[in-house]
Formats: sequence, C-alpha cells, structure tokens
Amino acid sequence: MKGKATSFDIAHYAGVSQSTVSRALRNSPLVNEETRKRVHDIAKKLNYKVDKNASNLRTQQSSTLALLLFEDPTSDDSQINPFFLAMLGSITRACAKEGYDLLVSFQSASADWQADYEDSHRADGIILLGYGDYIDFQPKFNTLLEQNTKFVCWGAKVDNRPDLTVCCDNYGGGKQAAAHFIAHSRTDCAFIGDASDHSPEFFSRFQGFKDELLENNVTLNERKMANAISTEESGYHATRSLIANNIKFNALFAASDLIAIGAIRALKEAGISVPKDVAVVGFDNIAIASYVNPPLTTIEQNTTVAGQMLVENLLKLIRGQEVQSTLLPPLLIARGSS
Amino acid sequence: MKGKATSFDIAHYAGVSQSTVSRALRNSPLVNEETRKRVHDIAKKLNYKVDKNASNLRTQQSSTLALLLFEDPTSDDSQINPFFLAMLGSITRACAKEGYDLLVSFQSASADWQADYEDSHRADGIILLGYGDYIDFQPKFNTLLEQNTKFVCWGAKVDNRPDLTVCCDNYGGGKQAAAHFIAHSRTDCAFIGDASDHSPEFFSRFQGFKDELLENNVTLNERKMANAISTEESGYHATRSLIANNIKFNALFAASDLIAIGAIRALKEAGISVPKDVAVVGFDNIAIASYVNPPLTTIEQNTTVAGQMLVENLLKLIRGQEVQSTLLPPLLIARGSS
DNA sequence: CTGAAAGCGCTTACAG
DNA sequence: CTGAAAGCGCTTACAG
Repeated sequence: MKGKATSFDIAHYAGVSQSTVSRALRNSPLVNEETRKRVHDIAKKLNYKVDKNASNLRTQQSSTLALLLFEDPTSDDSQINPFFLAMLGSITRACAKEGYDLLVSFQSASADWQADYEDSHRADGIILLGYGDYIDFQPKFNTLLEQNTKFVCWGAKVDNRPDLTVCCDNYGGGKQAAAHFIAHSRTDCAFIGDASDHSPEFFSRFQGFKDELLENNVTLNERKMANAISTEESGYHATRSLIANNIKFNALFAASDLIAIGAIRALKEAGISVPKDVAVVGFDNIAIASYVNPPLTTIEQNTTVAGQMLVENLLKLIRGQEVQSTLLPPLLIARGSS
Repeated sequence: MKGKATSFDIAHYAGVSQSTVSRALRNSPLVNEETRKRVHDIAKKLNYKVDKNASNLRTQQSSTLALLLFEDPTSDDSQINPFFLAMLGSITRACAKEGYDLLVSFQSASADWQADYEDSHRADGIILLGYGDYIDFQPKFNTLLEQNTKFVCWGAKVDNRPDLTVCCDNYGGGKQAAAHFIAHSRTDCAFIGDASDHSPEFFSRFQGFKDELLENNVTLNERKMANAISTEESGYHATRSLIANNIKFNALFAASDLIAIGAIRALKEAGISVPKDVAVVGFDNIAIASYVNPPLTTIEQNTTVAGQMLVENLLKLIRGQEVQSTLLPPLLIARGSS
C-alpha cells in the first residue's frame, strides 16, 4: 500500500462500509461487537491512524490547547524565566492527562501576538502566561475578549475584568513575607520589584507586604523601594542603587526569586552579610532557590497545582461549564537567607 | 455574522469567487493586485483566519513539529530535568523562527508512546528528547524507522543506526573533563553515572574521560565508579555508597550536573571539602550549576545551538534535502568546584 | 446494526 | 487574471 491507509482502506479489507469503520474506531455502541473487533484489528495491522485534520475539520474542534508564553522583552533572549519553564512542564502534564495536545509558542511582548490559534481552529483554547508590562497587554486582552476567544490567564487578576484567571494569592504571599520578618524582629524593610499597575502581580505582593507591616505598626519607607523586573540582573542593579544611595535596611523582600538572587549578589559584593546583616525573602520558589548561597527563603507558588487549574478551568470554559477564577494559596519556605 | 467567517464569506463581500479569495490570501501572483488588496482588507475586517484543519487536510501537511520528551520513569514526577527544559525553550524558539508550531508531549518511558503525531497528520515530523534507558527505546525507534516517520533524535547516536541525530560530542566532553583534572594534578579520579549501553550519552562521556586519563598514563579504577541516573538523588546516593565503601579519590567526574550536585551534597555531609579534598566536574551546564556552592565546573552543552540544529535538521529531512547527523562541540566552564 | 450521502473549509488543476 | 469543480479524510444525520 502506498501512502497512509485511510478509513476506506480499512473498510475494503473489513468488508464493511467506511461509515461503519468510522463508528467502530470511535467505539460507537451502534456497531456489532464482532465487526468492531475486526475493524480494530485491521486498523492496527495497517498502522492506521485517524487523520486529525479531517476529523477536526469535521467536528470543528481540535483537542488541542495553545500556550502563549509572553516574555519580558528586556530579559535575556536565551534564558526563559525558570518559573515559567516549571509551569510549562505542569501544564503539559495536565494537558496530557486530559487527552489534549499542547501547542507552545513564545510571544515577544512587543510583536503582534500570533493569537490566532483559536480562530484558525488549531486550538480549542489558549493559556496565557508571562510577566511583563500588563498595560501593554491590555489591548490584546481586550481583543481576545471581543472575539470571544476561550482563554485563561495566569496571574494578572485585575479588578473587574471578566476574563478567567488562575493566580497565586500574591497579596497573601506578601503578607507572609512581612509576618516572617516581623517574627524575626527584622522591621527595617526594603522592597525590590515593580510595584505599579504595570506589574499587577508584583504590586499585589507589595501591597500585602506593606499592609502586614502596617498592621504591626511598621511603616515601609518609600525610599527603601527600588524598581526591578523579574531578572537577576535587574535585581542586582536595583539593590546596588539602594546601597549606593546609602539606604540602610535589615530585611529585603524581592518580588521574585530571580530578583532576590541578584539582590543577594549585590549585597555580598558590598560586604553585607545575608542573613546576618540583611534577611532576604524571594517569591516563586524556583528550582534554583534552594541551591543558592545562602539557600533562599521564598514564597512558593505551587506550579503543579497551578498548571492543573489553568488546564481544568480552560476546559470548563470550552465545555461551557461554570468556572470561576482561582486563587491559589502561597506558602512560605524558610531557608538560610532569612 | 454567526460563527467564524469562511472564505465564502470573504468572496461574497469582495464580489469574487472563493477560489480567488484563497489565491489572494496566499498571495498568489495569479491575482490582480487590486483584488488581492480588497480581499485582504475584508479578511482583516471580518477577522478571518484560514482554517488550519481544512488547509492542512487539503495540502497534507501541518506546519507543525512534535516534541516528545521522554523522561526517566524513576525521576520525580513533578520535576523535569532542567537541561531538557532549556532545550524545550530553544526548540520552541527555533520552531517559531521557521514558522512552525510546536506540539509538546511528555512521554513516560514505560507507556506506549503516543508517537502517532505524524501518522495522524498532526505534525510533519518529530523531535525526540530524553535521557532514560536507551535499550528500552530501541524497539520504538525501530518502529518509527519502519513507518518511515520523519524524526530526529537528541543525543543517542549509536553506531550504525540510520536515524538522524543531533548530539553533543560527549566523548570529547569527557576528555575535556579528564584533561582539566590532569592539568590540576588531580589524578585519583572517580566517575559517577550509568556507563553502559543503556545510556549511550553517559557511556561516551565515560569513555572519553577514561581514554584521556589513559593517554596521560592514569588508570581509572573500576571500584571508583558508581552507577547513577540523571537526578540529584541518584548522584547523592551513588556518592554516599562510594564513601561508605571507603573509596578514596580527589577528583570526581559526574555524568550530569544533577548527579554532580547530589555528589557535592554527599561529599559535604561526609565532611569532605569541595574542591579542596575532591574536585568535582559535571556535564550540561544547567542554570543551577553556577549557583550551587561551590559553583559547579561543568562541560557545557549549548542548548540554543542544539535546539536550532534539531529543528533545522528535521526540516531538511521533511523537505527531502540532504542531512547528516550533527555533533556539537562541548565547552568546559571552570568554576569553584574544581 | 449498517450503508449511502452530505458536508466540514480549504487548495489547486483545469478551462477559459 | 478568474471561476467552477473536484477532492483532502473524516463524522454523523438520515434511511433502512
């Protein structure tokens, strides 16, 4: 036989119609058990596989989800944020478990999104993942909403937006970080990260941190804050600028682990001991966190659960079931840096 | 308009036939420039996207590659080997650059591969990636070959196999590790990793290591070898067993960074200083390597180039162009552990 | 339980 | 340069 076998080939060998082959392969109850078995055997022998393009075209669905990873354009091209890499892993697993394929695509935040996966029927729905400037993404989110695209978004839960999100309780995580410092009598706190509406996740972490301090009668001095995106380099430079400006503090909350790792490097270089002089707490619990020196205390986001929830929620949305945005509890992991 | 627009809708509004719409959208030179423009405008206005299932079905190709990541079944379910995660990133980028989508799938080594991506026309070709027991995979590779599936394989170049591979020069990398030890007068060497034909990559690294030592009149004592798969835990336990058996050495070559990291932990626990008492060299240069304490000397595999080559070679294979397996040069990165 | 037939939305040879 | 038509390989309502 030349080329791939089709259902007509199977039909020929099985001595039934092509319709019956199709039914048999889909295990339709309408098919005689014996016929079903015969068809399956022949299909196996001919190494037949249902043509997905044909069946998708016919059924108007794809059993595929698309993952759009949009990255901060300023980050190093060759390095993907390890937190997202972990998410990617868990999303892939979750998809497999649900019988869906996963299309992965990196989007640079600046370029036009190739978000036509759903329109072009390549995917039944889209998962959006990425740090970056949220305000830049607004119009794109709006387009997705207008087009009634099925999508679920990681992390950027903002006010009244009707889109579906799964995110970590960033506010609660920030509070945990502050509570940890207070429990260790470190009340002269600094914060590093972009605490603005450009980065709603970082902003929530900051708010929780500040509020918890306030509830303990500690005020976070605005001068002890520095802006950073989620890279080690950015954390390093932000911390250096604090040190250069002679800002003193004995506790530092970084909006992400990468920032924290950069911060620790800057502190060490300046002869400031971690945790003796400055206690450091990060956010994410990326794999590297436990290996740095000293091991990084951090607020863990459970990527396994997060990936599952993203997939589950998206599938519910696709199936027209009721869904709500999900808030995942963060967990403080105490290590040597604090 | 209800539902998605089709090329017939565009044709209706543009006052041309559907054939012309199809040609115009594909920028066929057969179409009048003015017509082409009009069709494109209307398509944009209606938010029209070519239905991939239909066009793939018609053209019998998918502009999609599949990445099968097969993992060692013994590794922790929640953690993916960071080296493969990095590869995944670079493969995704390389695909995007070539205008291909990437389907990602994790395969447990034990289960049946869902390697029907090509047969089912979901992908034009397959990239295989993973450590694990090579001998277990043999029959599966053979099936792929028999079915004339277009695939390219990372790392497991074995003898006379006709399949296309891209891999690091593991043998040369092993030699570099040995040369490094010899240059630092550390000639009492140990090796940790599965040096058998179950793990051809590890075996090549081991061979190169042993041969380079031999060329410098150093013999690697078989007792100073321990088996390990590519996880930290495995490296830890293998090293502990050497120590427990009172095996002495002043240099340790681990077949992967994860093994090396586990080894360092075991050494430290036993009160053995790295690098003072034992110099350690790993393989891969995963992101964590530079953060561990002490920073890990390792043989880097360039994942960016590797991902590009995998995609390039596979596309050549798909297009019927001439291709050869590719060997990538490794690079020793000297850090604090040696 | 089975078959003949329509149709999913494209692409492209064929005819003009 | 354009259009009518065939056909990619399925799924499923319809008729028996």
